[in-house]
Amino acid sequence: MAVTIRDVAKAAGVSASTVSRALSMPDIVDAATRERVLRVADHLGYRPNRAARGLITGRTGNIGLILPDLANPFFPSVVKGIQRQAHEADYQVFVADTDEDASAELGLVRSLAKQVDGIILCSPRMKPAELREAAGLAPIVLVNRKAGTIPSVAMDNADGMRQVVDHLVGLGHRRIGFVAGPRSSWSTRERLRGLRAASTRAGVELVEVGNFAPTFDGGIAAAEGVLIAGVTAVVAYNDLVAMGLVSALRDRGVDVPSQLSVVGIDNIQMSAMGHPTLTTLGIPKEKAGRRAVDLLLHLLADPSGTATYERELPTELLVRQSTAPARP
Amino acid sequence: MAVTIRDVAKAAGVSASTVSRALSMPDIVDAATRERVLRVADHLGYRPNRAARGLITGRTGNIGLILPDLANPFFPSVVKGIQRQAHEADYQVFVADTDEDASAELGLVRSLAKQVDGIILCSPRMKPAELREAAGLAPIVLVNRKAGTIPSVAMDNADGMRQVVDHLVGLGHRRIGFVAGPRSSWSTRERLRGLRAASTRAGVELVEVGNFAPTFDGGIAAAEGVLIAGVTAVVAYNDLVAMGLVSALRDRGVDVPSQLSVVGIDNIQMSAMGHPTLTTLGIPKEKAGRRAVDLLLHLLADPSGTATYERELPTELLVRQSTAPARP
DNA sequence: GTGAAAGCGCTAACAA
DNA sequence: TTGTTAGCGCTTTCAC
Repeated sequence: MAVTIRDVAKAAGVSASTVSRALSMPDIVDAATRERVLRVADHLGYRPNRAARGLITGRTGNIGLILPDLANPFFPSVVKGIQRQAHEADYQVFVADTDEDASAELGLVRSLAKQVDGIILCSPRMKPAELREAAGLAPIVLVNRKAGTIPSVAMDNADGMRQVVDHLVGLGHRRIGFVAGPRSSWSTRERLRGLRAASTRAGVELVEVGNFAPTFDGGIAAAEGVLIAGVTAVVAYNDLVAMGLVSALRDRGVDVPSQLSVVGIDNIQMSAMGHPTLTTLGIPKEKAGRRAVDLLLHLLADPSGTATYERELPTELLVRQSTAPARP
Repeated sequence: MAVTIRDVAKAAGVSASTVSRALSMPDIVDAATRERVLRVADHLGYRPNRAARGLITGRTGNIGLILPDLANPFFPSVVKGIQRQAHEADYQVFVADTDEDASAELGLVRSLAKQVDGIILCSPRMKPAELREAAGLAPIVLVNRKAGTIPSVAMDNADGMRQVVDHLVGLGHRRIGFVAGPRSSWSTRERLRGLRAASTRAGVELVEVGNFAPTFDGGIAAAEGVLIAGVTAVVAYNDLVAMGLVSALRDRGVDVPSQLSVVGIDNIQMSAMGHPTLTTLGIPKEKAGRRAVDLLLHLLADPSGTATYERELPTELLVRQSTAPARP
């Protein structure tokens, strides 16, 4: 078996409690004793058993992360941010992927709830009522969604959409399409709302092309509708959709950006790799992850949890090759 | 506090042990009792505390996963496979990303070792001696690498490279370049070895263009060397490198595939999304993940661990747009 | 400042 | 088939 706290105690000539204290409350133990204990512990290669500690403290040192699809290139960066921040605070991260199955989310929360101190729900598909139940099972932080008083990290969709519209309007576009994601998606609604506000303010027309899967194939499927819409520029739900759209347009002989401008959202890695490179609204994904962890840790430290609302994360438009001046 | 096994016991009018048995060894308990217990447990919303269980059984129900970079599009599919298989066996997965820092890997193994039943090391950068130490700390399964007798999941590089060379030779190419990944990478060595064997057998020339980072930028950096090498086709270390290469070649006015054929490896999602779409050697990534879990669970069930070597995973060449007949 | 004792929630002998 | 007992490794009263 591994080396336990008692082994250390014996070797250091003290009691187990003293070892425990030397490790977790260093100041209340005599300096000399503490040093001896720490040296012995180190020498023996002692590692506290976190499960045992958790059993009594009620803290596991783990946080759970639930997301719809790891293979979606948006998430890895967020996960990275979460991991970095969590590890810094000496937390481990359980990752669970629901395979886009919204009904699996609540189940995962249930089964994870006891094994973690808190859960980060990334782009949850849950209904509000389920979300409320989830929040009752464990401390929860939402990413890419807001719901009631549950702490959340979200991007500033309104300002982001304003940037996008301003850019396109600056290029002379007067009729702009939006290829929406799933109707049930919070981001879809927020982005649509932002686009409407921005285009009204700018005095340009917004054409909703319809709802499509938030994937490359979704973008391909949207191509026909986009062409029919008679727009000179189109905003896609995300980069994946934008790329599918660009690809399908090319197959139909429509050149981007000379004949049609396309804007993505997310700034996923590959948006800068294709041809044309994609003009996209960048989101600080890793930062979002870090913030989610910060929020969660705050929540854990202060469960009374006075409203820990955060300012929305700023976005930044990256102008690349897929947008160009509107043809007269 | 949450509902414990004793709450269930009291409510069902039995002892805690009976509840425990009804849950984990259903057949040795009286059918009527079992049913009553299960109903009560369900009704009370009882969820066993796995940490407490682990404390006594020595099993945590967790497996650890360490990989160099979640943002590398190769990994998410592997992780998905691992998760699926793990969840099916009622295991949770701790994911840790080392940010490509090889020296962090062993540290992570150390800190994870006590919290998990076993660890899957994905494309480890560790030196053999470290790997041996790691294997001493916890049951370990390697992905994308072989080392001594440590169980591992790897693709069939020899056969894969043969497929690639045969394809190119069939197109009339007689002088083929290889853009290698990091020199220290096991995959680099294996792929190079496979390419050498296959090209010798096919009677064509293999030109090693040098070692580059396994990234899009690595591919960009390799472009000049590829052009100097005077080859008509080039095999890249992976898809990311291939895509960087294609992009840089286009910037220099070299068309793929009409002037130069390019082959990638991995079949990452985006390899099918660009223009040209990438001819690539497909690897069953998700299956690799599932297999890694299977291996690990076998290892846990039978720690005496008689050589659990697996057949290498078969690869499949996906012929797409980036390869074409050699110009005479 | 330190030790002894109790117990977190659970399972595994051992009895009955 | 079931209950009783002991204890996994650790922290935390409560004495001293």
